[in-house]
Amino acid sequence: MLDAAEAVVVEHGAVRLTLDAVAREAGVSKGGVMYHFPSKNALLEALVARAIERSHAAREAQLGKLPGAPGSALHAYVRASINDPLHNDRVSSALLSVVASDPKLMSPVREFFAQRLPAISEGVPFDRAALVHLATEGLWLMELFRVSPFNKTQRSRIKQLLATLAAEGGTVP
Amino acid sequence: MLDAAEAVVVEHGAVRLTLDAVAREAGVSKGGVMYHFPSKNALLEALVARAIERSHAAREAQLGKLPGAPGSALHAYVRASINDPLHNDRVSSALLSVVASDPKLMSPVREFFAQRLPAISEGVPFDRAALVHLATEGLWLMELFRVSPFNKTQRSRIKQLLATLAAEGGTVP
DNA sequence: ATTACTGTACCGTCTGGTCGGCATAGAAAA
DNA sequence: TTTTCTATGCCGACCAGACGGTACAGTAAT
Repeated sequence: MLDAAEAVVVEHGAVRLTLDAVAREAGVSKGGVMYHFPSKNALLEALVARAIERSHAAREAQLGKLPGAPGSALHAYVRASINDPLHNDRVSSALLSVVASDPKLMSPVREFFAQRLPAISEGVPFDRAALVHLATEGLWLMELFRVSPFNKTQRSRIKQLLATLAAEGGTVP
Repeated sequence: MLDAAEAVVVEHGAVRLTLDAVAREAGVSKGGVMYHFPSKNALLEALVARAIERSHAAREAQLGKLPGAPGSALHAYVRASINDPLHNDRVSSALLSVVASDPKLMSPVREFFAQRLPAISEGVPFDRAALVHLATEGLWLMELFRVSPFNKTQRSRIKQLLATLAAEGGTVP
């Protein structure tokens, strides 16, 4: 059911995320959807929760591949965010614009961000963590909204730069 | 008329930007609104155009206050973005989530970003321009969506850091 | 027969958009 | 000066469609 909802979101955008559309995509009737989710907001909450969980999992996965040096949490975060646009990214991006207009739906997202900051800042000077975090998030958000002015070459150079900064800091020319 | 639309957007969010609401806010009837804007999209286009123009103007204003050293364009951009949330910011933020779902409405925004990058990169190494740009945009977008995990103290420190990096580069610890 | 679920039909509301008409101000005509 | 015409700006009633949500009958498995 959630898969169907995500498919709708990815294909037609979150504005078109209607109960009928989800039902059609899932091969059931609207009554069927309403049986599982008492309201549309409940469906959105579930989608948000899943997107958050997946982001978390992606970061953990990257963390597992890195040695436990200080700053590896930040590095893992960057690598998880930077990878080629995943399915989850497209879901998140489309969801964000709808969820943003409802504070109640946003609060888990806010909490996610609030908890992530200390996690990725571990063992790293504040300036570096903040800068890398913001730049990574900026890149992510700009690609989400498809307003990134960078071409492919520039993007990969930026990713390299972010990875280096995350891992060991450095000088900005 | 546009002022009324912006007022609605700022007060109730862009999802509530309905022709009736604009009419009510402007003290006219819906017919009156439709007289000036043939469709809702036309209204949105005008709002987007105005928001873009204001962002542009804010950057130019900052640029005028700075000496013409290389990198001053980047510095001016950072200062314009970093200032306390203006009216335009609130309009932009609310608009973004609605406009994002319509590629046709997004294209002027994309163009704006595409033209801004070379403008602010002038006379500055790519790495610095990209990093500062992304971090600034990340900060702006995260505050827009109210997901910024930074407190007031951290925010002002970040702003200081961004301004310094924009003006003269530096070392990230 | 009970449970767990599905499908159909329907309702109320909201929204963008249409349409014909009204008022007023000024130009043109008398 | 008075009358007629016209363009502008706006009003109010209405429509069609979409949407979230409800009610209820039906069904298949246990």
